[in-house]
Amino acid sequence: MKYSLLFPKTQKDAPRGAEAENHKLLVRAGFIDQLMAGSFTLLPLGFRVVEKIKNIIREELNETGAQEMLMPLMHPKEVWNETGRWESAKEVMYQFKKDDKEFALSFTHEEIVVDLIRKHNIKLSDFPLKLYHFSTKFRHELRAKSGILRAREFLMKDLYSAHLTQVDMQKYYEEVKRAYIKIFKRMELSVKVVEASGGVFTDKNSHEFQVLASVGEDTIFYCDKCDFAQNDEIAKVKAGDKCPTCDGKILTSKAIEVGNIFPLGTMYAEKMGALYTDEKGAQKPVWLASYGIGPTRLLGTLVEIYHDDKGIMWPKSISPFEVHLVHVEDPGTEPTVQKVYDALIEKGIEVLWDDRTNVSAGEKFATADLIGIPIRLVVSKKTGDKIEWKERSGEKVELLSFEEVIKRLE
RNA sequence: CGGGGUGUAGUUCAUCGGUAGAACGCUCGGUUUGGGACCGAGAAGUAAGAGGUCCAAUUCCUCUCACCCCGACCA
Repeated sequence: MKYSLLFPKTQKDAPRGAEAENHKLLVRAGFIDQLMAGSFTLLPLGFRVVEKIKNIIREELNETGAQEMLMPLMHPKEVWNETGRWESAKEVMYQFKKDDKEFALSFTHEEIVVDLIRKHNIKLSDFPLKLYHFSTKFRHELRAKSGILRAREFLMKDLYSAHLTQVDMQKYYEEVKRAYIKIFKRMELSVKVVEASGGVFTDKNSHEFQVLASVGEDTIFYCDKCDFAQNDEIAKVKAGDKCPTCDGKILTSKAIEVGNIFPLGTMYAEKMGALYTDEKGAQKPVWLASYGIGPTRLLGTLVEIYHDDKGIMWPKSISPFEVHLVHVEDPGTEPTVQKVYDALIEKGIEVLWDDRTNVSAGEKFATADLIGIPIRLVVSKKTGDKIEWKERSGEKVELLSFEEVIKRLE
């Protein structure tokens, strides 16, 4: 990709009033654009990052046997009335009427999934069912805040599993928990798996995946030695306590919730009549669990964790491009940089080439630092027939041959 | 929804009773290229909206709207 063709270009100023780092940097670097409070466009760069996040999630969920699909975002009132959530979740749900028919914009999909299950004549051998999709969620947050971290319209991956028994549900629940840990690890995020309440989803407790960060809105308590962690909404411990499960000490921190899993039970199936016939001919409700990850919230979280005063520093696995190619223009290097660019493309490497003319070297470097691609390659008079290699996260510059560059990238 | 803050050029801000100015960005011409270059020329604004006070309002007052922050609430 040539930078000259990329929309939009980076900008020096952060938006008026923006305080959150993810907000300032994602807007300045051209990853997102705000339409209104809590509503953002994913610009080409932001879209690329989110696609990479989605692919990591997709790979790990498919590994558990889950199948991807896509459900509608506009739902009839009737299906929500079946579980009573048209009323009980009114606060977060966008509801509207058109030609005397009432609808909701999706804030989750349990009802839709249970409707699918009951309609499709499921037999014992069909279980467990593991279905997911990536889609926009609409939630009427009382207050949108912190850039893209709390939006009213955002992207979510939601997975739903249906099981014959609680034991089977718990088994898959644990499997998804492990898959989530792997997903976040691949994005270089260290998460705490935290016990929390089920909110409007269930009266049972759930598990949240929390990234420690000062802009986070949740407060969690966790052990400095073992995996014990609780959200303060249900916490029975406080900072400084002795851990209830080991001899460690309880610490506290603000944290960003990037994922949440719910062992929902049979309530949805009972209310909606999603029943199966067991070996003895009895009608029984299926066990349901749901599992969410917010890719757009992850976009913001990653910036909160990975940035410095010059800009973003993307982890390799979700960077919009693998390398940022810069040339310091002079008549001798122009043909060379074109060759390097073509060769990188040829090797299948995702490269963003700042091909602008009439732009100083300093501006190109500043642009590269702001966008935050992990590796910067420079071709110039100074580098001669070599290529300069510099990592965004460090200061060291190395002169390598093209072959060495390719070797390192492969 | 309660409290606070901010709305002036594309963007970030200055001006604060006598109807607007800078920087960045943009356009044109030229010179530049290792850390957000330089020179020259130029385009760009019903000062968020409505009402009020005043000889006169971007400036003071009232209401509305929008955005940001704190709180309540929430995945």
